[in-house]
Amino acid sequence: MTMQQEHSAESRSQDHLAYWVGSLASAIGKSVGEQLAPMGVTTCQWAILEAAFFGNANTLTALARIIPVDAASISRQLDKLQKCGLVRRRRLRSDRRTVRIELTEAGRDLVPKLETRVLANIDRYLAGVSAEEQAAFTEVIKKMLKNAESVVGPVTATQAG
Amino acid sequence: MTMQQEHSAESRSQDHLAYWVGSLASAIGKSVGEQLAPMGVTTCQWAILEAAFFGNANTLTALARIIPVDAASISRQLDKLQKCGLVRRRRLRSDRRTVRIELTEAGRDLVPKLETRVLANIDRYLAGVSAEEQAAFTEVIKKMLKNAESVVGPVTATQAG
DNA sequence: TAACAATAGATGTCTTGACAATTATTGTTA
DNA sequence: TAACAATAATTGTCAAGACATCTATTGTTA
Repeated sequence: MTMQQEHSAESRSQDHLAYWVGSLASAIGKSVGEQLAPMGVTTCQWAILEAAFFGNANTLTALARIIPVDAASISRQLDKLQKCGLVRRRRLRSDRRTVRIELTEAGRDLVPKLETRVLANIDRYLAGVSAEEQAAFTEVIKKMLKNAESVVGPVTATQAG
Repeated sequence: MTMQQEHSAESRSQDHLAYWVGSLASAIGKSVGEQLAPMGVTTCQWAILEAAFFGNANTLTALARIIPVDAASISRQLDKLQKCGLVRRRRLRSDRRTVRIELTEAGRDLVPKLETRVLANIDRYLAGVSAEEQAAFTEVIKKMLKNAESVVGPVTATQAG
């Protein structure tokens, strides 16, 4: 029994809810990456393709609002996706600052395959978790995100600093 | 209404529970980082100091089992913590392969301050979330982690590959 | 309309982390 | 015990992401 261990009764961050959230996110992230790797796509790239496919975001800044990665990194991932021929960039004539992200034919073909693969894998995590539990779980998360928002602004967007 | 948006009724990964887990983890991670930055400590370094302080892990491989970062990176963070005088490395005489991580006086002084700061900030997220909800939430997470384990092995440890 | 702020995107640079390989030591077994 | 596998830690190398900065364009206002 070392000196350090005498602290073990106190508040420890590893008992904290946040620790488990981090562990789970890390595990899921790793699973997703493993599913995508054989398809030659990274997790960030997948998020981009998904958002473009479903029309949730077809602009760099829009993507950066949805994906918890800063715009600079997303821009570089777009470079790669473009080079792979999965994505196209088109500058708008209405506002020549913004660039519209479009999926190519190949991109539109790929996304459903990726999604099937990834979602099937992630659903392994949900074994034995009822629909009610899942709903309650998601509600808690949304509540927590809302809490954060009210203090520091949108947290999934680009850094506040 | 673009072509992409016609897919919007289908299963989308952004409705998936995993997406919200990722968003929350990212937000929390960012908050933690912001709290630690003024103290000159990164999130990973904080995790190391915590684990050492409470005796949860006082070895590199033990740390890598708890912290979702691979041992190589942790080793380099230990270099920095050592250079800052927060941590000491001592090679065991019983098994000369393993190195025991010990906090210095300065390290032991710092950890409680960090913890207070960080936990107080994270608890902002929990406003309006009852103790029961939190307990249920954590249970679901643990169940999910257990599920992952049974298929691919410990997920928070070093990559399976 | 000229000057200045704001926005969208891209690029420079540095740190972090992942993966592979290396060294040193210990465990196992023929 | 000699050879080989296993383990602990470290280092090399590369890509990903963060932050700051830059360019181009648009919005605002004096």
